[in-house]
Amino acid sequence: MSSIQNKFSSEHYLNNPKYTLEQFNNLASCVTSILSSVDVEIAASYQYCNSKNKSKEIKAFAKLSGNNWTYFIKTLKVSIGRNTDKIDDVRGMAAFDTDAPNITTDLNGSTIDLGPAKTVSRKHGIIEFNRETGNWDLIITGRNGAKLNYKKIKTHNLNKRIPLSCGDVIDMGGIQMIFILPDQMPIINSTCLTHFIPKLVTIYGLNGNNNPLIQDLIKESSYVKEQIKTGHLQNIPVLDNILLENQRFSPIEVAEKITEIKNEDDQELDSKADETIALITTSTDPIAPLSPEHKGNVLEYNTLKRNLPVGTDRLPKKFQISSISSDKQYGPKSTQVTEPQPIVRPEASSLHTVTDSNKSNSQSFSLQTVIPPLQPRSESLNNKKEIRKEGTPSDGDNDQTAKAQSKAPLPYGTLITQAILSTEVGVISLSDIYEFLLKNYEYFRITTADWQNSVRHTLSLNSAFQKIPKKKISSKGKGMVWCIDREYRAEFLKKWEKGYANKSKKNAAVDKQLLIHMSTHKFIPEPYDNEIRPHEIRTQDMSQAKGIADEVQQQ
DNA sequence: GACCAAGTAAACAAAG
DNA sequence: GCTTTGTTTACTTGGT
Ligand SMILES: [Mg+2]
Repeated sequence: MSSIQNKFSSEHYLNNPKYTLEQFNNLASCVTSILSSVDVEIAASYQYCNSKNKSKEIKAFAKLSGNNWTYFIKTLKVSIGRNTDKIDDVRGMAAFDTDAPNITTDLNGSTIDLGPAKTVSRKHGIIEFNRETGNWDLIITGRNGAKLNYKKIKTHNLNKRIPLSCGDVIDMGGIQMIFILPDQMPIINSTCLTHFIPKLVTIYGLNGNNNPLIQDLIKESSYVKEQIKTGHLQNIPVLDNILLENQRFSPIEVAEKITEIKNEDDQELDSKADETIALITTSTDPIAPLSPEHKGNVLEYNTLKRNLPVGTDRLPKKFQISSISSDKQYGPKSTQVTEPQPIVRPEASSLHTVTDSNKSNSQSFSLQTVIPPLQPRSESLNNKKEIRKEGTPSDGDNDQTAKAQSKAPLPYGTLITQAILSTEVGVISLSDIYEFLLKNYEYFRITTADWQNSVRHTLSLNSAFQKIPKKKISSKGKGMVWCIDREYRAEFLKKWEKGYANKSKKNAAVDKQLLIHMSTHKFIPEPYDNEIRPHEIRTQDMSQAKGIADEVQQQ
């Protein structure tokens, strides 16, 4: 089951000759256009607005794009954070000129301003080139939460280096950004894809922007399969055509082969220090549909290859420092024309070599390994008492500007009760609770908090919630579901009849919702009978519980 | 300060 | 071997 899910990544389409680099790039462009952001306009979307990127060719090490802005990374280190508290401060300024070389050689690098979004820390994170690994690393320094490819970066990984890959999606306080290296195929992570597919379908249609790669990803997605199953999508002629055209390759089948090939390639790369640098070429419309010939004028990478002296790549730190400090190490080995420096070792001088063919510059780095700045105590200015905006479930977005809210809109007990009562039978699986919350409350969609943990914690701890085996009516009846505890329900109804359910003190969060339900439905669904259940084992001590369970079994 | 409800973080384990 | 689901403990916060 889950193994299929994991193969659902653009990576597994990588070496299929059927798909072109352009298609991968186009996928990345489409994904970029649907990245989520916050409601307020952020400085970056003004300063690095896509429509202002007039230039055809921009020389950069890498780029970081939000849904409507693109920042070209021309320094070895880029800080990301909230530098602006009022967008007007930024509006008054001229947008940054992406054409300018803008090379910063000092260790502070440059900054991307995600302000005034309050969900972003002042120093939220850093993207920095790692001289030892040749990678670009992400370092999260802020405490407002961040995700990499939809996975929360846990607090114990704060201030640690996390290697980035081309196509990775970073989330800082609800602002998603995609990281792109010029010489590499962007690989969209599988988790990301499952999130993006519905939106891709909505925006670009089932023919996936006329991009066969996207079409296949859509076709293989559990989202579309589910839509078909539930009848929301009865007929997909486009997909059928694709199926006919490409009978030879099922993406899943191809996946198998590709992983093998990929492994081989990796090894090869290790020994062969052959690196590339690229000029990033932009077009005015980065997501124009691909023409049938797949000649999309998408963002395009013109890569120039060049051989590096073997083995200078992963040398011990000390050696590397001395080697870098001598400019010659990087001087073109051969006498080829305007040869840019390999991207793996981005250096100010290299960019200069590109721009003005005489290298000069010197400047270079002081070569101590760059240590991420210490976290200077995050801002605790705004969190005195937070009044949570209440929300009611049902349709769409009930949750108003839940922006920088640090707490769920309602107590978890209330929310879970809502989820349970939203079903006909008053029984719901954990994953459906998640879906309910995501569907009905924006907070859960944008937060980086580990709210699923809180949900599970609440379910476990709160005696109002009871776990019962899923009924095996519909064949696939494994697992457990949650409902309102029998006794709890009975107690509540007693109170209700006597008219004092409303002033219950102990589990007000749950009762509050039960009360609402009573007023509208006049009843609370009772958990169905789950036959032969060994009397509740609710022991703190699990070893003891096990003992009892064993006894029961022996009977 | 004691107490409580609620929430966060995380360790751990069983199930799938 | 991985993710999901569930249980539990420790600790924090805000309110009474
Ligand atoms: Mg419970």
